[in-house]
Amino acid sequence: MLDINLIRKDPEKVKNALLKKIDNVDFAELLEWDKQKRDLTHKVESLKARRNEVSSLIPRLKKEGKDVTEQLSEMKKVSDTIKDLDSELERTSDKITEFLNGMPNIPADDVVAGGKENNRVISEWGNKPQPSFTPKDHMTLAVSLGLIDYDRGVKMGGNGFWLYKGKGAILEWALLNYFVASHLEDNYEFILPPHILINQCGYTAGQFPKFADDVFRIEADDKKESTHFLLPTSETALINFHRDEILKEEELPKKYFAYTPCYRKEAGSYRASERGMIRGHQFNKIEMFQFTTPENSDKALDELIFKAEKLIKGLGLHYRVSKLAAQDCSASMAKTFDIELWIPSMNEYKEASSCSNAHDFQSRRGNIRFKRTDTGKNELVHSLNASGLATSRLFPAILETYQQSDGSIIVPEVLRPYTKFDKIV
RNA sequence: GGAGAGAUGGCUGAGCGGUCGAAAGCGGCGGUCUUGAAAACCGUUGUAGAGCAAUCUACCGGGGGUUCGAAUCCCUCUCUCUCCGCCA
Repeated sequence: MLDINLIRKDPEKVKNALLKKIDNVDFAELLEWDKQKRDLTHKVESLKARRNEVSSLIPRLKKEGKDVTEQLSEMKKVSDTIKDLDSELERTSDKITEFLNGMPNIPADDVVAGGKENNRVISEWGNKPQPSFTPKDHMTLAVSLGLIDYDRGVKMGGNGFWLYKGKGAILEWALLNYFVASHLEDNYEFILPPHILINQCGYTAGQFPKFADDVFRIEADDKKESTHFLLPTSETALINFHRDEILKEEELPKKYFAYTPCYRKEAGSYRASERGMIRGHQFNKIEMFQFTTPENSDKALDELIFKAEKLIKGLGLHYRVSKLAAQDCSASMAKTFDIELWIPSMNEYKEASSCSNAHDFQSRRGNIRFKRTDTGKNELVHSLNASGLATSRLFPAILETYQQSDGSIIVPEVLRPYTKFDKIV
């Protein structure tokens, strides 16, 4: 959520920053409500002060045996007025909240305006594989080697699902183990969160209310509104780890990582080119997460990108890093870098990790603060997340990159301690 | 799933419908004492909003109600704990 104080102080500045991300912004109405809210607050609070004053006077007068009917009838009126003003105040506050809930995060100063076309590749690593034979695509390889079973996956989960089997499952699990070992090495704390979350979690993360349709809702009993949903990424869980908490400055940064499958509707996003395992309703991902002080969040983002790159380098896969333009960052994020893997058969780079700094956007929604040691004041933390990593893009990249002329796959060295085999035939 | 108990400040735990933002203890912070520390003693100690400020307002799980006035009474929801049943 945006900071209303920022808008109050310099609406033009906030507006110009937001215009990098959305087509138009008009704060006129909001500022009007905001003013109205403060007027009402002032009015209702002085009435309450009056009520408190007389309410403590009444028992004293009674004790002295004096008549209090006059006070009682005045207070009756005052109380009625308070009730009216309070509900008006609530309506105004709701309008403000609703408005702010609809606003995306303010892009960081160094994030450029516009959509995908303005994304900028800032680095590349490795080379595209140049096989001396005609390479196969990952679907063909996965099926012929018995690693992925698409037909049976669909039999169980319906369209958009697959299953891993045999050495495919082992390879998938090896990837996850490789990531876990790396994060533990770097002293990130391992979290295995619930996969079914309450709606508040989606709100804190910034997915609700605007993007509530992108996730699988858990149907409620009788006709009540659904209260739970399947997490679309463990970020949604992790941001809520410290919800409504006040951390100590010296315990920041807090560094976590979690493994969960990610469940997404991906409604209407089916594309023939993304068959295979590029896009499904469920995929495995390990997510890194940090809570930091505002002054340290940029540094933390660098660290997360470095860690994600380290994992891919270890696998020897060709990738590039892009800095996203404002519109390509998700609503909650101020700045995002994507790490994209080269998928030979698609002749394209596909996102394997998205590394973002949300600034205080999520922590304001989740009321996640820390106490400054020197001033004793509470401030909102900054939150950051980065995939480390999603396997659904890695698996295809590995198959296609490490395929041999005889159709076998060489297992990247870093995974062999976990697979216990070095070749898939 | 059945039965019961409960939800109060960082923690433990009192609380009569009328100065209760809330006793007490612990913890934290500051001080006295001490070569230093401990102990002891004294003081202090929540969050948020409005206002230039003095100050005011709200918050005792959430929401609603009764009342001039609610932590305290009523309704409702959520959560936690105990016991029984079931179960990986």
